[in-house]
Amino acid sequence: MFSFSGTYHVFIDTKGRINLPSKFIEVLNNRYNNTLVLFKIDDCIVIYPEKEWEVYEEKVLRLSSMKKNVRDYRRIFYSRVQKDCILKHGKILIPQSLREYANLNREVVLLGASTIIEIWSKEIWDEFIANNDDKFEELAEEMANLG
Amino acid sequence: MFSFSGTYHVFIDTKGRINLPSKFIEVLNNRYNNTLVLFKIDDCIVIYPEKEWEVYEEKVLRLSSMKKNVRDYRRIFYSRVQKDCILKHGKILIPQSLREYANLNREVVLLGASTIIEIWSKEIWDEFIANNDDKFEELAEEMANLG
DNA sequence: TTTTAAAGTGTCACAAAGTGTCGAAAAGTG
DNA sequence: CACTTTTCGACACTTTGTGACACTTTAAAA
Repeated sequence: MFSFSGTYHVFIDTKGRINLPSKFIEVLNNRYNNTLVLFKIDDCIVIYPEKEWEVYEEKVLRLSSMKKNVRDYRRIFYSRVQKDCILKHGKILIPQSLREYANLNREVVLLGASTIIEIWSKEIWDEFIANNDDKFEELAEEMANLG
Repeated sequence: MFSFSGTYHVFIDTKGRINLPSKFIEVLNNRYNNTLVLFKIDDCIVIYPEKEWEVYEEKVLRLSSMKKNVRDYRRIFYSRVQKDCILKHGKILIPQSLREYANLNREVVLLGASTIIEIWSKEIWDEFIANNDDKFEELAEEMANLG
C-alpha cells in the first residue's frame, strides 16, 4: 500500500512504454504523484518518485562547480538522469537512450524496492540472479559489518 | 519541469544552429527566458540561462583585483564568454569560434545538468564517458567526503 | 558608395517520436 | 465458474526533430 515490493514480469510496447502494475500505481497515488525520475545504474533503470529523488539530488547541488572533479562528477551524474517522466494512463515512457542502456526490448522485469522501482531487461535480470542469488548470505554478513 | 536533465543526441544544421529538445525549452519557459549565455570550458560549451549566469559572474566579480592572478583569471574568464545568445524558434545559434573550440560539426550531445546545459561534440563526449563513466562510484565517494 | 560574399534568420514540410483511447485477452477473485 | 480487474497490443493522432531553402543582415572588397 505505501511502499514498492515484489517482482513483476511485463512487456514494453512498440513505442517504448511500460504499463506499471496496479500495485505500484496504488503506492504512487497514496504517497507520491505522477512525476517520476529515471536513473541509469548497474545496467538497469531506477524509477524514483520525484520526492525521493530530491533527497538524492540535493547533495550534488551543494558541490562547488569551480572544481573540475566536481564538474566531471556532475556530468556523469546528470547524464544518467531523466527527469519529469510523467505517468499517464498507467504507462510510463522510457526514452530511447535509457532503453538502449538497459537493453530493454520486449520482456522486462520490474522490481519494487521500498522507495524505488527498478526496471531490468529480463535476460540481464535472469543472469544477475543466476550469478548472485547464492551470494545472498555472504553479502548479508558484509552488510552487517557496514552498519 | 524546472531543471535540466538527461542527455540528448541532436544535429547541428549547416548554419551552426541547434534545436533544443522540447524538455529544455519547457524549463526555459517556466523558469527563465530566451536570453542565454555561452561559456567555453572543458572542451564543451556551457549554456547558462541569463539568471544563472549572473550568479556565476557575481562570484568572479567579488574576487579582489589587487592580485595579478585574479586579474589574469578574469581576463581568461571573459574571453570565454558569449553573451546574449537568443533562443529563436527553439533554435540557438552557436557562433563559429565556439563551434571550433568544442569541435562541433554534425552530431552533438546535449547534457542537462540542473541549472545549465552543456553542448558536446559526440566524439568528445563518447570519449569522456568511456574514460570516466566507470569512475562514477569512486567519484561519488569522493564527493560524499567533500560535502 | 556599390557590389559581393558570408553569416545569420524565418518558415515549411516530411519523418520520427511520443500520446490517448479502446477493446480483447489474461489474470485474479469470490 | 462467472465476474471484475489488469495487462497488452493496435491504431489514429499529436508533437517534436531535421533538412531545405529563401530571405535578411552584416562585413569586406572593389
